[in-house]
Order: sequence, then C-alpha cells, then structure tokens
Amino acid sequence: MAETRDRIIVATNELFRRHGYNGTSLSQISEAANATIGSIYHFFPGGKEALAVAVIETTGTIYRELFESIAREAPDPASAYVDFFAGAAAVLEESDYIDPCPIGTVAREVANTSEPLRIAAAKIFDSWINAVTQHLVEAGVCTEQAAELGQVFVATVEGMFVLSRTQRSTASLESAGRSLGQLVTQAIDDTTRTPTS
Amino acid sequence: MAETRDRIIVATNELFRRHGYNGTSLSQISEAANATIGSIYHFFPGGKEALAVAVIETTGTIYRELFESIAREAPDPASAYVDFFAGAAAVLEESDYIDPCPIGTVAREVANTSEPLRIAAAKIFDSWINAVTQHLVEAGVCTEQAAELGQVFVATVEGMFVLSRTQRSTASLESAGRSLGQLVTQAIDDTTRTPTS
DNA sequence: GTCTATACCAAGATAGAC
DNA sequence: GTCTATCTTGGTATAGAC
Repeated sequence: MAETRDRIIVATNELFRRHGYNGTSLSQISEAANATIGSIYHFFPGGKEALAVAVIETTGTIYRELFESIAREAPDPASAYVDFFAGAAAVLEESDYIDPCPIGTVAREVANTSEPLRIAAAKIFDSWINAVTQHLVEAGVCTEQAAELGQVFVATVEGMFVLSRTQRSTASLESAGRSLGQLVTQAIDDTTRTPTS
Repeated sequence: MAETRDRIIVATNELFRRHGYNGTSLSQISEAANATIGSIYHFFPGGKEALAVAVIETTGTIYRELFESIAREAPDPASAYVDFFAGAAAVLEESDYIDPCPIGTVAREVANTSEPLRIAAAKIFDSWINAVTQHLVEAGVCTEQAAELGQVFVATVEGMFVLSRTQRSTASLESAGRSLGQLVTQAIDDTTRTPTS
C-alpha cells in the first residue's frame, strides 16, 4: 500500500474531480484515503487549503509531463494537439465523465476567496503555457504567436472539460483537436513564409 | 426596488460568480437579496437547487441574447467573435475578476452530483452553440463546420474565464479573440472556395 | 408574502492518549 | 504517525405566527 501522504493526495485529487473543492469534505477524504483526519492534519498542518495546494502542484506537474510526452511522440507538431484531445476524450468516457482536471475546477471555485489556491493554479497554468510555447517555437513558430497559441490551447482544454462533462459527450473534443491543429498548422506555415531568422 | 424574486436571482447570480455553488450559502443570499430565507423558500420550494436552475436559465438566456446582439452589430462575421472577447475582458477588469459566467462554474462543480443542474446547464450551452452555428451558417459556412466552431467558441469562452480569472489578467482574452476570428475567417474562405449550394 | 425561531446535521479543526 | 473524542460554527430546511 502506498505511503499515507500519497494516498491522501490521490484520494483528494479524485474527490475534487468529482465534487470540487467546497463539495469535498475532510471526512470523505479520510474515508477514501484510508487515513484518519488526524493523519491528514499531520501531513498538512495547513488543513484543507494546504492539502489542495499539494494536489494542484502534483497534478499540474503530471499533466505537463503528459503533454511533453505526447508532443515528443507525435509524428508532427500539429498532431500533438489532436492527440491530446483524443486522449482526453478517452479518459472522460472511461471515467463516467469525472472531470479530468481538478485544477481548473478548484481554481474557478476559489479564485476570489483563496489567494494561495489561486496562485498555485496560476503557476501551473503558466507552466503548461510555457511547455506549449516551447514546443511550438521548436516547430518554427515565432515566440509571440507561440505564446498566444499556448494560452488558447490551455483555455480550450479547460473549457472543453466543462462542456463535455456537462453534455456527457466527447463529440466536441474532436472539434477542438481539429481546430487547434488547424491553428498550429497555419502558424507554422505563416512563419515559414515570412521567416524572421 | 425590484421584485423580491428578481432580487433573489440577481444576488444569487453574483454570489455564484464569486464563490460558486457549494461556496454560497442561503444565508448569504438572504442578506445580499434583502429577503428572508423564508421568502427564498416561498419562491423556490425546491430550495437551493431549484434556485440555481432558475439562475442558470435566466443568465443563459441573457448571454445568448448578448451574443446575438454583438453578432448583429459587427461589421463582418469574424469580428463578432473578436468583439465578444473584448467585451468579456472589459467586464472582468471592471468586476475585479469575478467570474463573468456562473453557469460554467456551477456546471463544473455539480455535473456529477446534480442531474437537474447539469441538464439545465447543458441546455443553455446547446442554445449558445445553436446561436453561433446559425450565425455562421448565415455567413456562408456549411452547417457541419459551423456547429464545430460553435462548440469550440463556447469552450474557449468558458476556458478563458477560468484562465483569466486565475491569472488576474485579460491578456489571454485578446489571443482568444484573434484565434477564433482566424478560424471563422478561414471557414468562410474555405466554403467560398468550395461552395455546396 | 414575509417574519422569527429552531430542528437537525455536517463542516473544519484541535486535543491528547497511545 | 495514528487514533478517538470533541469543540465550535455554519449549513439546509421547516414550522407557524402575522
């Protein structure tokens, strides 16, 4: 059995994906993680908020690495984005449309009420945008446009999670993959036509 | 002073935008709306959930009409989308980055725990997608591609609200406007080159 | 339609034995 | 590190006078 601290984080992650931050109680976490509330406070003296920060940071890192892995293995830059949305669609269907990403859910809930959580989420979003920007720059897109597409990609991912979860359908995720792929392809073409280097 | 029922809905809308569904209590609503909890249950015998359905439906209708209004006044189809994001950016800055849309927040929180709320939100999203689809079809885009762009637009709007609220910045909204405008422009060009009618 | 009072329960957090 | 017990506060919802 995994370490207690890890079990707490994993259980909290899944409960946040299902019920959000305010909809998840410490007693639920305690039960799902097979750890007492005393244990939770032992590892996270800052309570629920500190635990949530840890969940955001660990999950955020995993997702950045997932994107980088998909990007590395994609046959060409544009298809990395199509593949990412296809993967997300599979996760949603297999998980009965539980939210794939606790970060967006929590961030939207508490952005006006918890600065520690807002800032933790903002840093993760920045790291994702940077990963995409770097990927596109390596594909030949100029820095400015790459950063812009990075923002649009992250927003589209988060927005698609809201939409597909609410509609209980993954149809829209395919549309998103195609649209993002098209934007990336066009960005690469544009740069090729008017090279700055 | 507005009717009590209206005051309750308006106050709940704003509290949901700030604190989400589970983060908003009936006592807060009671205070903000200047109505007793007894009054809330008088108008919404179904309690908090029924009140939330009413908030989603009224707000959703207002936003659809807002889009249609912007689309009607835009000089050309693509700039409707740029204008929409520009308007959203202004709202965010003026409101200290309160969420412009309670529907996405609530939907993401409770999609797995309240079927009435999930379904209410899904219907509103559908109505927005249909409004965009119709707008693009009138601009000459084929139905299939118009529907696809409608989904991408709604997702990008919702995702950008998450992102800009978390980052407390509207920079990414401009990127979104440009990207959506580009996708729409290209869709119109494509259709013009290979007309189906 | 609106009011006060309250029932009932679960929340986050803490204390202190082991 | 983990346990049980408990404190305090606040939640949704209801009852019944006016």
